[in-house]
Amino acid sequence: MGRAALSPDAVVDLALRVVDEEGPDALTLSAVAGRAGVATPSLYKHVRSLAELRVLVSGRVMGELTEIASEAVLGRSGDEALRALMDGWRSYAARHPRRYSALIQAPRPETAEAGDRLIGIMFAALRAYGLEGSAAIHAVRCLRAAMHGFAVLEAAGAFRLAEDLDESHALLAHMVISGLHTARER
Amino acid sequence: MGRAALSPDAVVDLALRVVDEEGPDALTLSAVAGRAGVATPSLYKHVRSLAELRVLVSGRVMGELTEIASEAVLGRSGDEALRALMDGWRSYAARHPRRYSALIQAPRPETAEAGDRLIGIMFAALRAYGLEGSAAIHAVRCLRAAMHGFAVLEAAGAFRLAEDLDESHALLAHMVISGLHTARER
DNA sequence: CTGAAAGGCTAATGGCATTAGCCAATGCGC
DNA sequence: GCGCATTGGCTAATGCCATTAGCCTTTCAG
Repeated sequence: MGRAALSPDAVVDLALRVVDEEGPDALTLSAVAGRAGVATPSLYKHVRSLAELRVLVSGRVMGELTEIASEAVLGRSGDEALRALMDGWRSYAARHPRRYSALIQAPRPETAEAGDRLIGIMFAALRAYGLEGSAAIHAVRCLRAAMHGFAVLEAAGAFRLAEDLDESHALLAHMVISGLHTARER
Repeated sequence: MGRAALSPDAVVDLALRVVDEEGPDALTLSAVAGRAGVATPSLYKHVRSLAELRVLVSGRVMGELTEIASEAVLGRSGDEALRALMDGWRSYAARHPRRYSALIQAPRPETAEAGDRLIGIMFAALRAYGLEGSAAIHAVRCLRAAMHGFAVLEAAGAFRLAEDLDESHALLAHMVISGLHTARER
């Protein structure tokens, strides 16, 4: 084996740095190669294409989000778990806005496993509400939509007014929670 | 003036067609030029750059969304108005998923006016709840997050299970509404 | 009828992804 | 210690795209 200064993981590390510092649109093979101190075509020894690199980056971000989410839910249940999950999610996105923007929504086989774990955590966070079958699925979808919507907008800087974002987010959590508590008699 | 076969608006029309048929990533000056039956550089007589074209496309989409939203709210109030707004929003995004994905979140001066009108409609939809000052702003943010999150995920095909999406969306609306009704005593 | 501007064109430049094919170092099996 | 396959780097070449420069024709205002 030649000297392994680089590896697929190392390439993804560098890619994440590019994303964090210059935004997702600046994620380019030549930018990564520049940071690696290597000629662009050399990256193809570690990564199949730019498209694949994007998927790998997205997978890494999903993994980080999964870690945050599972810590948030651990040892909590019910409203408390849900609030912690939502807060953790939001704070990750706020701390790493460009990274969050690099998340790929469209389902891809390569990130399916990471995505499923994330969804699994949401199900777990909702366990205390005793939702059966379809009801749990609808609830997870709504939770996902709420968290993702808020995160995307905040990351993009779309909330321009001075009002406290923590308070806005607390209201969002309240909506989800109160909606779940009153979902039966709809 | 030379024969005006093309115009900025016409270019945006063609761009929208490209987006609808091939997705936002396929929006390229040369693709638009191809459809216009014109050489790529000729487009620069109508549009400053690809970046500007994207902004124009986004503005057009915002305009369409504004129209849908204002129709939905017209003549309704309270829960009914809110549900109609959310349904209209979702159905636009579902009908034109790629177009919806071409919406630019980051605030830009060029689309500020269109964006403000859209926000204005959300405020109007919430009028019946009697929210004062900051409370209204937090509510609009949450409404936006919920609608946008659901729309993005649905447009990206991120909801993969067979469960009825109408029902999921109805639950989301229920969350927003019930959260608003119980927001005082938080 | 004239001339200026509008709107099209071709040519040229430079960034980027990707492919092909070359070469050096490395470390495994002997 | 040693040969050699593999690994991982390199350069060269291709092709697509955005963008700029500079030209030419058509059209319309006066």
